[in-house]
This record gives sequence, C-alpha cells and structure tokens, in this order.
Amino acid sequence: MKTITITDVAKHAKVSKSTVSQYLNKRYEYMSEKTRKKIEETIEELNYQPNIIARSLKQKSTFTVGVVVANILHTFSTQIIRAIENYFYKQGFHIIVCNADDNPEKEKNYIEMLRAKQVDGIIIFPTGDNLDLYKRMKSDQFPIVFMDRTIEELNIATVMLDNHLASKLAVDRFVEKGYEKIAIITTSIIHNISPRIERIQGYKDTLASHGIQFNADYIKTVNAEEIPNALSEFFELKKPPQAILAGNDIVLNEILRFMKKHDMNIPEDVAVIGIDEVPYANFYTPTITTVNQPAIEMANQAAELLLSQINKTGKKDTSVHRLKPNLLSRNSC
Amino acid sequence: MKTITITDVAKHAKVSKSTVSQYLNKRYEYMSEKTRKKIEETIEELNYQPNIIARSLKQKSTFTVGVVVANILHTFSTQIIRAIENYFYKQGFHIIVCNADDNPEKEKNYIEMLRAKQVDGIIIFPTGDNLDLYKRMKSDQFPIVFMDRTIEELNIATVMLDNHLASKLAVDRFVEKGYEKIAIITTSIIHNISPRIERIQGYKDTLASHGIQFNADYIKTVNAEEIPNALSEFFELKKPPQAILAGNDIVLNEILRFMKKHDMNIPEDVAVIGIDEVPYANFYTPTITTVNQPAIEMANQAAELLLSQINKTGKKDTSVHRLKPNLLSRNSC
DNA sequence: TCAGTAATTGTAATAGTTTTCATTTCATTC
DNA sequence: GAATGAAATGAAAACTATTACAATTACTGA
Repeated sequence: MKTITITDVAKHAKVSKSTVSQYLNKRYEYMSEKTRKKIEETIEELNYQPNIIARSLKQKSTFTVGVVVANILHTFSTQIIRAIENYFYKQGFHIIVCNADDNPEKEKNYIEMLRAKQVDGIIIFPTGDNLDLYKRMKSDQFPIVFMDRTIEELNIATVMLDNHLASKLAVDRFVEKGYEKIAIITTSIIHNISPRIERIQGYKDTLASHGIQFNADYIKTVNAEEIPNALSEFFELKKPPQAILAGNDIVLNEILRFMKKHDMNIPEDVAVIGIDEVPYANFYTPTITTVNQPAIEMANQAAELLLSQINKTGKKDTSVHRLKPNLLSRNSC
Repeated sequence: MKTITITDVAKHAKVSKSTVSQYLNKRYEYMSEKTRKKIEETIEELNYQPNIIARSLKQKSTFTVGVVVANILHTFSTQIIRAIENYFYKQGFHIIVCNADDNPEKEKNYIEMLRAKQVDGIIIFPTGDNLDLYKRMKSDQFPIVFMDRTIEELNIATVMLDNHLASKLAVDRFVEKGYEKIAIITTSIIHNISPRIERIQGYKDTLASHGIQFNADYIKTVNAEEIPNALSEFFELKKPPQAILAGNDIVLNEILRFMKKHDMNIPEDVAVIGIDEVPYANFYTPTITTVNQPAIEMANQAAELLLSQINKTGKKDTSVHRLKPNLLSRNSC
C-alpha cells in the first residue's frame, strides 16, 4: 500500500507539483478553471491526502495544541477539556490531552514531548514544580496559558477562578443561615497550589469579616482516601462543625458518602456547600448548594488567549484573569 | 529566537550530523566513549530538543493516536479517554482527542485530518454513517479499533459491552423484585447505533424469557431534552410502568430529576436501574442499582488491540470483543 | 505578427531528521 | 613498515510539501 504524494497527483493530472501545491493552498488565481477541476478530480480519484507532517516541517506550524491537566479525575478538568476541544475544533486545531496526574515529573515529560512535537501552544494546569521549564517557555516566547492556578512571579497569562470569592460566597451563606462552626476540606496537599491556598485564605478572611474566631481544627487538607478519617475527626471534636465547605467535587462526594453511611442528615446534622457544580446537585435530597466555576467561559478565555499568542494578534496579555464563581443556592445549607 | 537543530549540535560538537543522530537513537556502538560524552554535553549546553516532526516525516510514525468519541458528554466517554491516555502514556504515545458530537460530518472531518496528520492509529466510537471511510481505512490496513459500537459487515476489531446482557441483568433484577410493567428509555435516535438496538433487544428478549408481554408504550428513544416529556407520557398511561431502565447516565440523571420534581419515591412509586455507573450511586437516597461497564478494562483492551496493529505484532484480530457488565446491586430496585 | 498578459512549469532550496554506505582513522599484527 | 580489520565518522540521499523564481507556453487583441 504505497502512499500517494503530491508528485503522484501532479503526474496523474499532468501538471507540475507547484500547481498542485497552489491548489492545495487554495491559491486559485494562479491557475485556470480547467486545471483546477482536473486537479480536484485527480485528488478525488487517487484519494490523496496531503501529508501534514511534511507541511508542518516546512511551515513550522502544526495546528495542534497541548492541554496538560493536573488531574483528569476532577470533573472540572474534563469540562475544560471538552470546551477547549470544542473551541479549537472551530479553528481547525487539534488538541493533545495530557494528564500530569499531579506529578511534576510527568508534567515535565509531557511538556517537553509536546514542544518536541512542535505543538503551536500549550494550556497547562501547572503543578507548580517546574519553574525552570515554565521560565524557559516564557523566554522562548512559546505560546502558553496557565489554567486554574497561577505562579505569581512568572507573568504568564492565566485564567482562573476568583477562589477567594468562591470561599466567601460559601461562608457568607453559612453565616447568613446562622452557622458559626464552619469547617473546610480541600485536597492536594503536596504543592503550594494557588487555588487551595486562596480558598483557605478566603475562608479565613470571610470568617474574620463576620467576627468569627477561626479554629485550626476546622481546616483539613488531605488526600481523597483520607477524607472519611478527616470527617471522623471533625465529629469527634468537642465542638464539631455545623457546616462544611467542600473544596472540590471529589471532596463533596466523599462527604455525602460519609453522611449517608453514618445516617446523618443534611443540613440538620451538618450543612454542606461544595465548590464545583455536580450533575446531581439539583435532584439530590436535599438539593446541594454549590459554588459554580464557569468552566466553559474559562476554557474559552484560555483558548482565546492562547490563540492570540499563536497568531501574535493583539498585544501580549500576561495578566491573571479571574473569573467570578456564582452561588447556586439550594437546600443543603 | 533561532531554533537549534541537529546541525548546530554537530557543528558545536565537531562531529557529523549522522553521528549525532546515532546518539539520539541510542546506537552508541557506532561511536567512541569520547564522542558520546561530547555530544551529550553539547546537547545539554545548547538545550537541544530534536524536532519530532522531522523525525516523523522520515520514519513515518508519529507516536500519536487519535481517539474520536461519539459524544464527549457521556461519562463513559471521558472514562475511556482517561484510561486510554493512561495506557498510551506508558507506551510513549500521545493521544489527540476528538469529539464527533454524534455528527457524521464532524467525524469524517476528524478522521481525515487525523490521517493527514499521520497518526499511527485511531480508536473510534463510530457514528455508523461513514461506511466508505471505514472501509477505506480497513483496506489501507490503517490501524483502527472500534469502541462501544460495532458495524457488523466491516470486520474491524471492536471492543464493546455485552449490551444484551446489560439489559438482561437489569430486567432479571426487576422481575425478581416482582415488577412486570417495565419500561426502558434510551437516547441517540438518529442512527442505528448498535448498543441502543442491542439494549432494547436484550430488554425484549428477557421480558419474553419471563413470559411477560412486551408493550410498545414502554419503550422510548428520545433526545436528552425530551426525557421529561417521555416520562410524563409514561405516567399518563392507564397502566404506568412500575420500573424504568435508564439506557445511560444522562437518562438516569433526567429520570432522577423528574422524580425529585414530582415528589415521587424510588423504588416505591417506580423502581429504577441505570446502565452506566454514576459517582453518586452509592450515596444517593436510595442508593442506585446500576449496570456497570468495565470502562478501564475496555479501554485497555482497545488500546492493546490498536497497539498490536500498529506494531504488527500478533496475528490480525478483527473480532468483536464483548465485555461483561456487572450488576451493582443497590436499593433503587 | 507582435506585444502583453495569463497560466503553467521546472528547478532548486528549505524544513530537520534518519539511514545507508563509503571512507577515514587507528591499533594490531606480521 | 605495510597490511589488516574494526571502529568511528562523514557525505549524501530520502522523507514530503512549500515556496520562490526564472523560464516557458498559450492566448488575446491590436
């Protein structure tokens, strides 16, 4: 099964390679209607597909972008992937999906491979542990956008949630409903991931703004598997929390699982709000109040930022774009 | 920012391009220890990254595979993507993710672009409407594996669920619990998608095996948005169903949403089983009985089949691999 | 018929590797 | 000191398409 090339097409259509190439690049002014037709037919007949690899080599553009998510298990990540894919499809780009698994080594490996593959740009949920690599890309002027997390000192375009506000919305709501003993659980201890820090800070600040003493026992940062333990510890406290803020959808699932197992009622025994919308939120019993991240909007914005870097349109935007979450007010609090 | 190439490395290290290439390909026998060291250092110093596009052009292999899912909104699709990504990461392959959106045109476009990009193989959830295209790939001996759906006449390696069994497990369970008025709702009307047909057939056959008269009013195939209507119609029947089988996770969500809205109790007012496991299944009230597809296993098997086609190892396997679902027995039925 | 324009061609350079094969280098042996 | 053989290296072609450019051909209208 010999693959057929532009040379074969040229031969069959009895024109030169250059003319075929002109045709492929839609520069029809350089040829007669007749020639155009003939080439068109030949391509059809031979079922010719230009080799994009060869084109990319010459043109230094692959119409492909990489998306490196920190952890593909978060619903948020898959929503973002979906939306980015959708955005770039319309632009004629393909996306290569990479799951760094919260592992900086893996992230590094992926980024280097993507660059070696000459992708036109990368959207990364940075683990935060590859500073040198990020810096190099930056200094190479390689198109790159951070998603979900920022690394202050780098000045790389970033799209992320206003995490401080996310916590504030939740804590305000708890307080409004009369709760004062408010706990928070987040995951991803390992690195200084900005969302986690900001969410905890937002939590603390908002408590303070309501004049509530913050209690270190009410803050947990643990791996998913340890969430049941963490919850047990909460409820063994002399003054167990009356309300819990879940840092993401995985935490929320674990909390609800725990509640079910221990026959506890929401919100009577403990009120719950989750950051990240979940599909069952509005038909669970009770319906779950969540703080929603505008994932599609975030993805579109990141994609747009990346595309403008790739096309070098607009002036270089290296700012941190913080999108506002919104409280989806339901009955779990 | 001039990119540096193998030529630069060769010059700096004062050896020929070929020797550098030998080094890159780890054929160290062809050079002295001294040369090896020198090249190594030079690469380090210049921060050289081989251009994989150029390599691919020559080698006709890109270490990239495409995954074209029919509809990325199904949890099942994202699970499969995850698992495939994970499998291929270990093999040094990248995956390009494509969402055909149940649209044959889009599917065609994606497949052609992927081939033009010289991916080494494709895993497809076929829409079923591009027969010629599938045939051409087959006759080109292009590595391809079908996922979730089969197209009988094509003899292309396929990994899919034993859908007949999936329905059987559910219906058996319903009957065992004493229900006789059993309904089924599926989505994706448009094409003759095999899973849908098989699930409905499995449903009919199993009813028959229990000597239950099948009732056309109890079968609905509708788009996601029309599910509430479909359910309303069920409950307006003289003899509304006592049990409903949800064809996938989206349907299940809609059913639960409907029940909640109309204050109906599961399983008292109507029993429910879903095909596809959902994250909330074991902490929902009631916990939801589901028929689970072994997504990871399916993904691994598909990836393995594809890889063996790519590497031309083993004899050509063009059979349909049907994996067994299992009933996760809980309280919604 | 000639100028002028439009259409097309052929060639060569280019992209950055891999790969083959010929050549050079060098130590060893007689 | 020359012959031998192995090890190391280099030169060049190949992969496929793009692009620039000079050269050629065909056609139009005066």
